[in-house]
Amino acid sequence: MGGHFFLPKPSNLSFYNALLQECLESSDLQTGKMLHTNILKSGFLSQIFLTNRLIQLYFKREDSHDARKLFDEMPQRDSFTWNIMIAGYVRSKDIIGARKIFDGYVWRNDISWNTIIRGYVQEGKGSIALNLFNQMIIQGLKPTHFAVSSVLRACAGLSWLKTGKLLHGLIYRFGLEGNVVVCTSLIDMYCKCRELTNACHVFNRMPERNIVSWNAILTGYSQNSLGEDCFRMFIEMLEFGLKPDHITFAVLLSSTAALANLVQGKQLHGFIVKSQFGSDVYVETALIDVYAKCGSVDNARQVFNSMTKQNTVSWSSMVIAYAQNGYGKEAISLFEELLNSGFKPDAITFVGVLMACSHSGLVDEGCRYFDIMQRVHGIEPDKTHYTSLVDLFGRAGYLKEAVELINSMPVKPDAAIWGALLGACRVHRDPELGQLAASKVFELEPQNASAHMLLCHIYSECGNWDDAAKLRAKMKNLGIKKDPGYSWIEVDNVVHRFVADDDSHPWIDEINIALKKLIEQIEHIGYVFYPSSPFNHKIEEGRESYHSEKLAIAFGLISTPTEKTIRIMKNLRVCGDCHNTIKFISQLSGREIIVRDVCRFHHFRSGKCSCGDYW
DNA sequence: TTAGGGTTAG
Repeated sequence: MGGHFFLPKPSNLSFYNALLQECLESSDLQTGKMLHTNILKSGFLSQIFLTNRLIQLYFKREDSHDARKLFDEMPQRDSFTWNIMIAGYVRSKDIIGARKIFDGYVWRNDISWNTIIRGYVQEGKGSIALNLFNQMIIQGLKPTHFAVSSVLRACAGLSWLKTGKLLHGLIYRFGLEGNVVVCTSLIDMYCKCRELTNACHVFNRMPERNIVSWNAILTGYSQNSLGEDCFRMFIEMLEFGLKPDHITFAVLLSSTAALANLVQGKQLHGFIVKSQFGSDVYVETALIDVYAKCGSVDNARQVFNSMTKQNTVSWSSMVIAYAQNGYGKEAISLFEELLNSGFKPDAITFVGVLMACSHSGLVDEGCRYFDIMQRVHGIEPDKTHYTSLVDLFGRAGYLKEAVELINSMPVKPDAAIWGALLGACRVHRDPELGQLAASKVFELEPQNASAHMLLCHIYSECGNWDDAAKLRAKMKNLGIKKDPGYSWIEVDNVVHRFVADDDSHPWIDEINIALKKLIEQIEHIGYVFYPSSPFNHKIEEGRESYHSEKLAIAFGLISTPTEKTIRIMKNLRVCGDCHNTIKFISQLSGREIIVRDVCRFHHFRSGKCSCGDYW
């Protein structure tokens, strides 16, 4: 309707109403305003429902000022007027404005309560929402699925399991136990509180399930690091005859990224391109992340370039994709582009930039970004930013500065912050400070296996076998188990998994022979076996035992064409000796080797690695 | 003849 200035003279209310409805649907404020004038002239403004529609239209165009003006000038209002005002302010993210209307409305009904409660949940003020819910019940209103789903979401956001369970008990009193919306919210609440058993219980007992409920349970598996189960459930969903939607794909991709499964990622990508969800910004952003986590930064960039609609999250994903893969300069230059693009960087974007600076050893730039984050962009640094900053200083060898930062930061340092310092102590061989950092981690997380292992490595790398052995014994006493290290490699669309001392791979003999020969060859160009711990590399009765990443790389070398990049994923950190070995292998073979371990990416080319972690 | 709802990406 936009652009058509000729309007027939409306002669009755329903005609005005129909026209206004059309304006609302197309967000056509211009025509709406003309109608407004006409309505005024014809004296129809006394018809409350027409003014209500106009108020809605103003809110839709984010003009709460004119909406308010109209509201103030109304000689008479009805319940719709008040509730439209509350909802309008909630939509404009003005919860205070919404609350003022709500408080001023004496005849609040069920919808007024639901709207304001929802508003607080959306603003992240779940406890206020729960308080209002309580008041609503005290006033004798029986909550419907609208209010109950909102407060369940509040519990999910706050991880308030106890309150969530209380609400679960209450839904029987309200007769909502069979309601699909309430059950879906319950599933989501349990999943976000890491109570998957309860979530499944609710899911299995639902009288009816739709795509939203399935998506909720898939999300639960995905966000609780149960990627395999997520896909198992997805297959089950298909067998039930449900059609996946864009949310399903976003969730599946997120699982795929966590599993670093490039084969699966590509399969999903192909499927998505052919589906109608190929230009959904959530799906595309998840796809960028899949490729980034699989070390395929070029594919990530292709997806990013092909996007028709972008937002801060998609830009941040690409910045992080570069940063994680060791392309610090590219990450920073994309970030600078973002600043000129009209999108606003947020807290996570800055984590990506700081990560990039840390990777490239750009300490001054990192400090500058940290500064402008607060001063220019008004973002208060949280623990993740301080962790990045400690990592930035620590990796660059400024251990003293890192400690000073920890002692002066306004947030209470957590295990991740001390862990970053501990990692830096390993790289720069500072056993005293390492011991201090580790003790802080142990105070906060006594069962933290990776901190124990890091300290153990620090001891052994300094030749302090005694303390290393003592720490091992302590771990055994405390029942702290290091996960078995395994590595994956994909060859011809099949994922091969290797574990040290595991002979089950059909090519294991060829792999061992190739590896032995390879090590002999790299010894000629300067490689020296340097055990990062006496437990690292065993030679028993003439049979060698190699770390899983070495097995995976040897398999990659003998089973793929010489020009092909070898990509390995590892569930733990790559040890110093393996890191060194891979450097030499990349030099000897001329192969590009990408290893993604649990902490970061290592990109080996011609005897060098991008990570800068090891000596 | 107008108002309120559950699941998604970094």
